[in-house]
Amino acid sequence: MDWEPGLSIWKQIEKQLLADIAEGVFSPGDKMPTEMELVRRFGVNRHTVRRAMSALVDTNVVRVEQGRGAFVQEQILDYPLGSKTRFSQIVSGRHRLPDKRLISSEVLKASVTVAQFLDVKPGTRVIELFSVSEADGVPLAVATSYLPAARFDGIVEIFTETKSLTEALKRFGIDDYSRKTTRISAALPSSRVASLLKQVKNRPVISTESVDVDSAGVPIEYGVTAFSSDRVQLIVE
Amino acid sequence: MDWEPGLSIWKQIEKQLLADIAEGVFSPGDKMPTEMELVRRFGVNRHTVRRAMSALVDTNVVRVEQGRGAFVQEQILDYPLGSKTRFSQIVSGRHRLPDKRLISSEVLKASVTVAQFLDVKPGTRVIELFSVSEADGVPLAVATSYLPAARFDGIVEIFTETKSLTEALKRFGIDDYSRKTTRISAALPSSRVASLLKQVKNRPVISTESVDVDSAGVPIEYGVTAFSSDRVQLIVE
DNA sequence: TAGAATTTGTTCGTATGTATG
DNA sequence: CCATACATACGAACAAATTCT
Repeated sequence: MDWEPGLSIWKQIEKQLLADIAEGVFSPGDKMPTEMELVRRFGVNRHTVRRAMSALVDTNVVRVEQGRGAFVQEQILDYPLGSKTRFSQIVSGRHRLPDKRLISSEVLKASVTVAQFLDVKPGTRVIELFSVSEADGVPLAVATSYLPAARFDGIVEIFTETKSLTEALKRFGIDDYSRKTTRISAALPSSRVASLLKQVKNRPVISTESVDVDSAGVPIEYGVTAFSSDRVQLIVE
Repeated sequence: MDWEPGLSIWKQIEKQLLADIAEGVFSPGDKMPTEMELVRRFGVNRHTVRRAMSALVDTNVVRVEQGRGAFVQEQILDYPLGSKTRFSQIVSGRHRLPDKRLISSEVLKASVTVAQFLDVKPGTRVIELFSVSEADGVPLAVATSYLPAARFDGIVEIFTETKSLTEALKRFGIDDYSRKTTRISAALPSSRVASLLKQVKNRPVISTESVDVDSAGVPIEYGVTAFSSDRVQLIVE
């Protein structure tokens, strides 16, 4: 590589890497070359490469993980927390293709916690849905949802078919439902969740606990969701 | 320890540990005895102890960290995210003593990000406040706030004295301000933040970015806050 | 900063008591 | 009485994360 005079070398390297990313040489989520590889490619000192990378980190273009490498930052999805926000609407509103895959489902007896949120007696039969939400094939969140089994018998099949909880609920006469409360925390994912999110175990997730109610205010769904903190940001207006 | 017939051993151990915590033998934040110590104390197999601990984890009484031990869960503060929520009100409303300590302050030129949120030109002089918020002496959050220096000259002294941003702003004629937007993410804390929060580096924090505006809608403060995810939960209604 | 020691997490296997049909 | 299923309890070994030296 030959250097233009007048512009510092690290800025030229930054520009070149930015161009590589823009052209798709490195795609969002991809691992960037190691510092040593870049040293060889550009024929400069490691410090110079690091100066360029640091600029890319500051502008949020790449993210560096100690001991693992640098990665092209995925486009962070702003997820507004309103009473009527729907996953598929948010994602498709950003011109990305939403998908919600059911991983497993089960009918079981409500634990004390679940019963409390759904406002039913502990031991009542509930449907547990475990699903992954994706945008353009990239997993954004994994969710565990609980619905009263008596009211929503057969919802699993409809959910699998339509890939949308909103759609499935419509078949049960629920045209309108809304978010009652959301509790937000942060945690490290379990191995299972990390693997479904295709992320490392020690990158944190944003964890939410929420209750949806129908138009009469009756709880219809209680869910715990883990959002990849590298790919989603929650917004409260 | 002698076992009552009719109740499984692990449930009796759970009950005993719960009593210990209730009596203050182990206080919130304290480290519980190791599994091996409990094995010796109760004279049972490690699995049996683990079964009891797992029940306490499920009911959110203790929290277990691999390689470190089990800890009595601190009382988690619910922090509602409304447009007018104030830290001191929330904390004292829970009958805990709020305190906000200024760690450092500086006047510097606004970066592109800060300028954008405060709706000023990059390079405009802004005041940077770095503070720790505590309840009953336990740190809950560390915040970095930016305010336009021209409008709030001398606010540092008032803030130091009153320990409240709301109070300090009143002296500048701002009786009413409100939260415009809050962006929520999760991250691992820097060493500095972890140490100020008195928590380990690899427990995640809830990270928020927010803008406060005066009654005319003019931005007066932009802030980045890191909440200890073990001690605070954000609530959206 | 490299390795040992400590502590929790997971997965085998074995045995026993209890409820069900 | 027997077969089966399930929860409980113990034992051993190894994996993974953290802390100590």
